[in-house]
Amino acid sequence: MRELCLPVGLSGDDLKAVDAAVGNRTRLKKGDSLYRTGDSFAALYAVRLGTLKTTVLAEDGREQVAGYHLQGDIIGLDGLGTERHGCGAVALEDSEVCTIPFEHLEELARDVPPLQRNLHQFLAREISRDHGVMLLLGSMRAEERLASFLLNLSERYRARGYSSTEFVLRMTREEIGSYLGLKLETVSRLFSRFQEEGLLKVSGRNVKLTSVAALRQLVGQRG
Amino acid sequence: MRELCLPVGLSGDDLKAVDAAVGNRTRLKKGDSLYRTGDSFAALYAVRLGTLKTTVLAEDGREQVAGYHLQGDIIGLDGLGTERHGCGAVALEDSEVCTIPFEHLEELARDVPPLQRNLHQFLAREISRDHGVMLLLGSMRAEERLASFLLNLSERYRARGYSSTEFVLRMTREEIGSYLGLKLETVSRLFSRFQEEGLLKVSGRNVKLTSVAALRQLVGQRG
DNA sequence: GGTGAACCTTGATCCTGATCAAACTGGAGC
DNA sequence: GCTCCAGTTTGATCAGGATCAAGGTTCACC
Repeated sequence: MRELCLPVGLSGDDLKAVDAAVGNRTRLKKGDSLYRTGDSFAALYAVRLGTLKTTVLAEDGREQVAGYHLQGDIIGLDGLGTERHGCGAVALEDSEVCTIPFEHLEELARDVPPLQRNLHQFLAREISRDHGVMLLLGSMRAEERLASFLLNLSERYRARGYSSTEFVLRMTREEIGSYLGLKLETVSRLFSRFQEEGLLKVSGRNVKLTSVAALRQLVGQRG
Repeated sequence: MRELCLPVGLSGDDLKAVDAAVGNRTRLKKGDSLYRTGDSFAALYAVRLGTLKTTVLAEDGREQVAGYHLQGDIIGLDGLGTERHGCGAVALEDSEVCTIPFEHLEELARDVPPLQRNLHQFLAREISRDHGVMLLLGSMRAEERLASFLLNLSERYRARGYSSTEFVLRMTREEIGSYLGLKLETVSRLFSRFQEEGLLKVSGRNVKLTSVAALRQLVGQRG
C-alpha cells in the first residue's frame, strides 16, 4: 500500500515523513458530520473512500452546498491557519477519511519544500475551483449549470478510473439545487428535459450520459 | 515608514527579511492591467493605494468580476504554487501595488514560521471570502446582494480609517452587476429604490448610507 | 413483506430580474 | 465652452425559474 493521501512527487525519507504525518483513518456513516461550521480547526482530511459535501452557513441560517468531494480530495482547507472551520462536512454515503493533523503538516512543509509547494497548489486549486463556481452561479442559466455540474462529476469519475458516463449521484435533487443555486423542482425538471432531448438517461439517482458532446455545447454556447 | 505589505506579527530580523522580500512599487493608471488571466505566475501583489478588480474568465469568453481589492489587500493568491494566473487584475483608479516575488516568499516562509502561518491565513481567508460570494450568488435576492455588497465595502472602508457611510464607488454599475450576478439596469434600479426608501443617498458614484441598520436587516432577513 | 417517510416528478401560476428601448448626465478632450 | 461618448436612469415588456400543490416512487426499517 504505497499510495499517499497527498499525491506529492516525493521519494524516500520525505515520503516516510509524510506518511507519518497522516493520522489514522476514520470511518463515517452516511449522514455523519466530519466537522461542523465553527468547530475548532486542527486538521485537514483526505477522502479515502466515499463522498462528502461541504456546506457554508449564512448568519441568518441559510445553508448552501459549497462542494462535493470524492476519493482523493482534500477538505478542510478553508480553516487552514485559522481558528475555526468556515464550512461543515457531511458524508453522503458511508465513507472513510484520513486525518492530517495540521500542526504537523505545517511543520513538515517547512522541511520538505516540495510538500510546501504541493500544499500551496492545493490551496490555489481550491480558490480556482471556487472561482469556477462563482462563474457558474453568477452567469450561467439553469440548464448550463446542471450540464456543467454533470460534466464536472463525469470528469472526476474518469480521473479516478470509474466510468465517466454512467454513475450514481450521491446527493438529493435538493442538494444539487443548493450547490447550483436552483430549487429542487427546477433540477428535477431539467433532468427530465435532458432525458427527453436525448442528452442522458436518468432514473432516480442513476445517470447515464448519452451525449457528452451535446452537454459540452450547452455549457460552451453564448459568447 | 514602518508598515508592511504583509501585516505579520513579526519583529526584528524577521521583519527586515520580509521587508527585503517585498519588491518595488508599481504605479498603475486607471484601466491598466496588473496581470491577465493565463499570465505566468511569479508574484503576489499588495495593494498600497487605489482599487483593483479581479476577473475570472470562462472558456467561452464570459468574464465576471471576482472581487474588488482595496489598500492592504493581497491579490494573486489564486496562482500561488501554480504556473499561471487564474484571474486578471485591473486598476479601477490610479493605484499603486508592491510586488512580492513568490519564490522568495515561499523560501522565506520556510524560515519564518509566523510568516508561513500568515500566508496560510491569507489563503484561507480568500477561500472564505469566495464562499461568502457563493452564498450571495446562490441564495440571495437582488436587493440582498446589493445591500450585502454595500455593507461589505462600508466595513472595509471603516477598517482602513475612511468613512464607512460615505464613499465613492470606483466601479461602474455594470461591474457591480457582474460581481453580484445582476444586470446593470437592475443595479441602477436598486440604487434608486434604496434611495426612495431612505436607505441611502446616491448620486452617480457617490454613495451615502443613511440607514446601515435597515441595510443589515435586508441582508439578514429570511430565516 | 408491509409501512411510512423521504425523495422525486409534474402541473399551474406567479414574480423577479432580464431584455429591449430611449432619453439623460457628466466628464474628458479639443 | 462645446462636443462626444461612456455611463446611468427609467420605462415597457418578457421569460426563466420560483412557488404552490398534488401525486408517485423508493427504500429503510420494523
